[in-house]
Amino acid sequence: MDIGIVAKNSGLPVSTLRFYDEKGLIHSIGRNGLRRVFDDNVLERLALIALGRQAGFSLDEIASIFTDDGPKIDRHQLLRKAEEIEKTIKQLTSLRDGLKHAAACPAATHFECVKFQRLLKLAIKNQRRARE
Amino acid sequence: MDIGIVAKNSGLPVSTLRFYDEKGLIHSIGRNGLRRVFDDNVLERLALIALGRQAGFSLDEIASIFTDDGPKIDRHQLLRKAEEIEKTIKQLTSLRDGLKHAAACPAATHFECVKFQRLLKLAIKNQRRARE
DNA sequence: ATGCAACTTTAAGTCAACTTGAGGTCAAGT
DNA sequence: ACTTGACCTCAAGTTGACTTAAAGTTGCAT
Repeated sequence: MDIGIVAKNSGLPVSTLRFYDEKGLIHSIGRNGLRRVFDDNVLERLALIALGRQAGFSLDEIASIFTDDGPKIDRHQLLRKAEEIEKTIKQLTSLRDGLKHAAACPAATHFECVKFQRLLKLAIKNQRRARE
Repeated sequence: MDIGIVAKNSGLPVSTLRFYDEKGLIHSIGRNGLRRVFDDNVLERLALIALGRQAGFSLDEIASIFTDDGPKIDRHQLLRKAEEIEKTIKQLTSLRDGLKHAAACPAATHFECVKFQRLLKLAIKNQRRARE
């Protein structure tokens, strides 16, 4: 596959694909003249990268999941990530609930609303935790 | 309040507070010599900013929430953010499940594992949907 | 055989949200 | 009165994830 085809099939710009290649997140299986040639499985890999990105992982973190060939099986690391994600989920869930409430709350200003006050306190707590 | 006190009480570095001040997100009520003097209510404001940040608002978006008389919060905008967060939660949930499974999966490489394949397919679907 | 769309490289630019550095001021505690 | 630690400004630097520009090469459809 030419890089343009990969771009079309993955929805990513070619510049991003080259960037990922340079970073070692994906690999071409060779060249046709100058041109990179990719195997079909690069799409699977890109899907995994996309998944990780959307979950908030940095490219470096994602890169560390890939070893020689195929995703690494550091099961302990995977579990730690899973727990991290679990925490994030909980945090986002209360945030979502808070926002939903705020959107529906009848109080004239949100500062008069007890739930909103709680939401603010939660935000401060999260901020403090993030900075440590 | 001196800026250092605000920093201590909010958990933010003074550099960030000056930056927010410059951006117009917070305001000092005056100066003591050179020094900015802040009112207590700046802490409430910072909490609101923290909340906004965590909900995925940019600083510019947050700035537009603060008007001449009190913060005016667009309930519709809140709902949209809540829905965005909802989507992220769903993604994180499948990622978490995928990781948990991967940690326990006996398959030699994850690409041989049916569950992992399902996870990838889901990722690709989400990716595709996000693009359109 | 040739035109050109699609590829190539390298370097620099962009954006948000801060952080850091240099050089200077000053309120307040001893 | 003096010291000093906390403040000040302004400019430049940082990070992550890309994007864009410039200048060159080439596979392939006609």
